[in-house]
Amino acid sequence: MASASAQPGKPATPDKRRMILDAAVIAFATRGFHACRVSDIADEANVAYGLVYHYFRSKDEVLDTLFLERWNVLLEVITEIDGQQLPARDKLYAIASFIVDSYRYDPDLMKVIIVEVTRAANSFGRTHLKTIREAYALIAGIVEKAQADGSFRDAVTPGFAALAFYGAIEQVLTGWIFDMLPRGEDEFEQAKAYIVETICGGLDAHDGNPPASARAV
Amino acid sequence: MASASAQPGKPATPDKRRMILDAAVIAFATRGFHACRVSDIADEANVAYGLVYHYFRSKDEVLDTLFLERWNVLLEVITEIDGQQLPARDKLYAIASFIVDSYRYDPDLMKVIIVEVTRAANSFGRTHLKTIREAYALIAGIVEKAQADGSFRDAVTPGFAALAFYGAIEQVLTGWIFDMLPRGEDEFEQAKAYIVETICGGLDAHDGNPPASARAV
DNA sequence: CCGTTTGTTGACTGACCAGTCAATCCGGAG
DNA sequence: CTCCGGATTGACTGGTCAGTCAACAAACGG
Repeated sequence: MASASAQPGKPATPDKRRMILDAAVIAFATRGFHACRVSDIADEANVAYGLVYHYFRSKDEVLDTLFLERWNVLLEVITEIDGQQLPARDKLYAIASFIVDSYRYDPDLMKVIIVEVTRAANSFGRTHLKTIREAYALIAGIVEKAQADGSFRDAVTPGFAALAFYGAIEQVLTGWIFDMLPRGEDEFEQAKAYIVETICGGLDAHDGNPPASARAV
Repeated sequence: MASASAQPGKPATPDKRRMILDAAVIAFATRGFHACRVSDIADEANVAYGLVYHYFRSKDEVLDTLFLERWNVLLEVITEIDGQQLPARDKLYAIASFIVDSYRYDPDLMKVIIVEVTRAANSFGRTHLKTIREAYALIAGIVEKAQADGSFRDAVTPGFAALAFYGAIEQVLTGWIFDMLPRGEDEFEQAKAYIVETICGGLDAHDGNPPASARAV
């Protein structure tokens, strides 16, 4: 995560570009993208104002870079999970697990990505729509295969299931981001299980015979 | 929805305050709260710049007003639904229905509320956290009662179920807001059913005996 | 008919900040 | 030692906009 700076005798400072990105995560997470000034990033990185513009064309490009760096990792991970020979439910668990762990590992970065990009319908969200959709498509693919082999019902479309699954995850992260939910090792692990349990298992009591409340609308 | 203006002979213009609020919905939805200037609101409302400040202390207060107006209706509706004698699944359907219909009726307003308030962890979201949480608490209450009477399993906590349920709804609305999902009468109705079906029924195939994939993590 | 209150107008101000740029620093090649 | 190019600095500029305010209009009661 952090580079080894703060060593009194050493100027250190190997990769200023990286330092700026790391500083931007903190600055964006703390004040929000709009309220955060470029000078906040520079200050946080202990770097001159102008240097930010040496490495990035604009403040926007800094956020774009942060988002793409992380989201591409997510896409790779989902693809890899999908490639494994696993029940769909376990695949979904692995995905939820990765995202929750991403938050555990670097909450500020995930906060920035979710709040400033993924959910920002008027700015960066639109810019990165295509990239964001790829994740949905991969998840939908998992559901589709599971429906084909009979391990998932086909009561809802794969695309819709992906939406609900990802929505549940994002809402949990949002709960942590807003301090609505307690954070901690146990909570993180429990959240992973609960997400999958809710989406796959459902809330209804299954008492053997078809649920009484299962009626089409 | 709109007041009857544009009548050539009549100055009309009964309630300027309302006109400003309606104009703000359009302006915020189109450009986003940050990018939207107060003059955009005034122009959209066909009103002088200064009048906005006659009725509202600040640009923020305009958004606050829009949010509270609508969210309080939501809270009332959920409370009323909860008071009825209905299966929990039907209560959840009614709530999903109300929210989806709110979007159908005034997509711009719902877009503004979701994008600029509900999901804005660094600005209005924090301000209105308490109000937002009330909705979760009401939904959690419905789940809790259903678990007590046995119609819902208690595999997950009520609070978590509420989070997942609301998360799924918000994600569907977000899909419409981002133009990721097709909109139309059929799609709206189907979304209501799918949301409840996913959260209550779950994705797993229930073949009579306890689901093979039901294992604690 | 006048005074008061409330509604309405839009030019103006003060603050803020993204992005520019000319100057300086520094490491290495010749 | 000198020169070159990339790294680094931070003062400055230009434009934007939220919010103010002084003036004008309309409604209304006395």
